[in-house]
Amino acid sequence: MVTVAGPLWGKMVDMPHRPTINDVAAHAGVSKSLVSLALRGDAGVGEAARTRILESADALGYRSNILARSLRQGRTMTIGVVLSSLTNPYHTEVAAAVEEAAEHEGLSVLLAHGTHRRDRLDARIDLLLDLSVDGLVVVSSWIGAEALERAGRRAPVVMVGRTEDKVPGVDSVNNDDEHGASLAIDHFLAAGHTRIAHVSASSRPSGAARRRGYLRAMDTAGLDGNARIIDRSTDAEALPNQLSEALADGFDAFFARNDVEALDVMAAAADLGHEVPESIGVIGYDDSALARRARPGLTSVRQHAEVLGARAVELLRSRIGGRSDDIHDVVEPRLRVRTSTRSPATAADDAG
Amino acid sequence: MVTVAGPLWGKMVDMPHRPTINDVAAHAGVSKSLVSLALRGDAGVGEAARTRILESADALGYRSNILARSLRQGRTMTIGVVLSSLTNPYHTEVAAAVEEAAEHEGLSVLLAHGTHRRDRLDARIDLLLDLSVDGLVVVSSWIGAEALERAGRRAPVVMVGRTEDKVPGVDSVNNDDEHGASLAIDHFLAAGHTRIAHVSASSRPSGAARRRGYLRAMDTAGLDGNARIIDRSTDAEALPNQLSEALADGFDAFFARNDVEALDVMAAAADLGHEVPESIGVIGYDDSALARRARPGLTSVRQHAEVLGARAVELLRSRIGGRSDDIHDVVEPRLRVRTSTRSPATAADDAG
DNA sequence: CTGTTAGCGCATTCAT
DNA sequence: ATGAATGCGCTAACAG
Repeated sequence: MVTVAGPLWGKMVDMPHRPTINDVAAHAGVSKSLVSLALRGDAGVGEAARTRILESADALGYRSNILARSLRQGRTMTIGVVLSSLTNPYHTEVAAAVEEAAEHEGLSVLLAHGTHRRDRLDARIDLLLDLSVDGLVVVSSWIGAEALERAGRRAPVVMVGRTEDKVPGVDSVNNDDEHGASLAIDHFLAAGHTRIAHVSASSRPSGAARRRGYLRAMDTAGLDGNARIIDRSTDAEALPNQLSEALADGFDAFFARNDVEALDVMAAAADLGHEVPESIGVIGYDDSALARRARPGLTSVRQHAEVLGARAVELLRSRIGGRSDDIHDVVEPRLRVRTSTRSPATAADDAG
Repeated sequence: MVTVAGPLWGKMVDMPHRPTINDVAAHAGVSKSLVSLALRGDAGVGEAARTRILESADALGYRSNILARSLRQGRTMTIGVVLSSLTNPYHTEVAAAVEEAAEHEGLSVLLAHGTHRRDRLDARIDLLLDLSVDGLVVVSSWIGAEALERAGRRAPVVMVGRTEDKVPGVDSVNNDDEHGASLAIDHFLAAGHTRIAHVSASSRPSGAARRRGYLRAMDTAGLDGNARIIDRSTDAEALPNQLSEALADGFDAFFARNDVEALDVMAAAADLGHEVPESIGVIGYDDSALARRARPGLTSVRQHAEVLGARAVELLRSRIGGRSDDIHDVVEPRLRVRTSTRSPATAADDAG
């Protein structure tokens, strides 16, 4: 009746008693074992008993206690997704894709968000594992390899979008960042651009790979002398200055590490009075909702978040099914051309 | 050693055995009760035993099983957040704010995403409640009042951003949508606009309230004859046509239901060759990251996601602390003026 | 005071 | 179709 006054977070005792399997058993006049069997559709339950039990359960509003069941079974039919960002559409699109795929398998998804703080991310992973999720999808490159390896020993773990290091015991699904970057550069080249800069605020693995891809593509095109990287990692506010410097130096094409940064470039360019794509071209990465919504529409390297998410769930399933060798899947990115870049044809016309 | 081959999702048995309290007890040569007491810092544990136990726990890498503990205590130090959208920045900003506030209370946050499907949202709510979260924050107006009321009987529940109906037993935190709408309209009026349309794809409670606010403000200004609502609920693709019609009819100011729709308006306007803010003005709602990042910067009604999230956690805490009366908090919105609208001063200059 | 035993919380599962 | 055992940790009652 009265609520216990814990220091801050006490257990509430004034919540109505939740019916347990015992209540149902008593109500139906059978043993709780039989209730358990009946509720889970076991064949060896008499018709009469079955209906009586179902009615009782319904009448009492019984729902089995997941904690108790999970404790016993060591299985929850739930998978966890750990995110380091809720604000990057690409991350949330992957999460949504995982959820969609999981739903088809009859699995529920729990999300945990850890900001970019390693300690919090680690704590979230532990929380989900402690809750006995049947598998874990990690959409973050901020988590330490050790933490991932430890997690991988407790449950199947798939990391999405973490390139570079392969963590033993942990599967991964990635897009080919280097190749994706070269798609962007090649598109610029085809449109006649030669002064192509790369904009990146991050040296996270995927960012580093895209940068490598950029440098390699420039190199291949014989433009390595023209390469410039606009590094925003130290001061994100510096972009307008960095951009106007680059523009002054003749750069007219900007390949950004992701869509968010590409929009920053477009915004800064607009503030500087430059027209996209007439004056400069911009390409992003991820092809998230941001790219579709932007004006002009942002040309972007598509990572196929839906594919990545679905594949992650597949990997979890096969791992749960007993696979013991690690799988590292690579999904080929594709360029989604919109209007933030001149088309190759137009460039040819201009040139001709 | 061998993995059980369940139909699809079987229990993996090749995961290493996780040390239990019994293992620690055996290792330290004491009873498991003493281990429990020692680990939780109980005073009545001898110094010698305490250190031995802590060492053993450490050596074995023991972590208490949350499921077992929660089952026993009925408390998890975890709160759940249910979202119907991962793609609307406002929603995720509220979630992040809840997380931040929860962290200060020593609480972990689990997120669940249910799309806009009622059945899935309901299932997620049940899942979180089954996991014995200590409280639930619902950031969705798509959940039925009955489901919320039921949830409110199981655990403290706060809904954020759901206006209209007050659900008995459930607290709420809202911004004043009608007032927020009037802030937008008044800003347009001050800038000299009189042909102000409202763009909305939703008649969800908050959308309806903003619409009412719009109509009332127009009415107050004696412009009720000029009111027009561009309804996108039936066909989101129709916006370009609807917009060009409105423009043809002389409308030059558009108040959108939220930032996402405001950006749609800006994009469509750009496609139609209209300049913002020179040719038309646009105001959004939420003042999410989208508004900051847009170019021109989007003038938007600020909901204060951080405040809403923090307040939600406060309400949960006081409810857990024993409060039994419902609280419905209202946070006053404010207009964040950016460059998608002409300034009142400019308008005066134009007029003079 | 220090530490132990027994039993609980709830559902599943095995042997009867 | 059932009682007992099980999973793991917490806690009231009790013994040294």
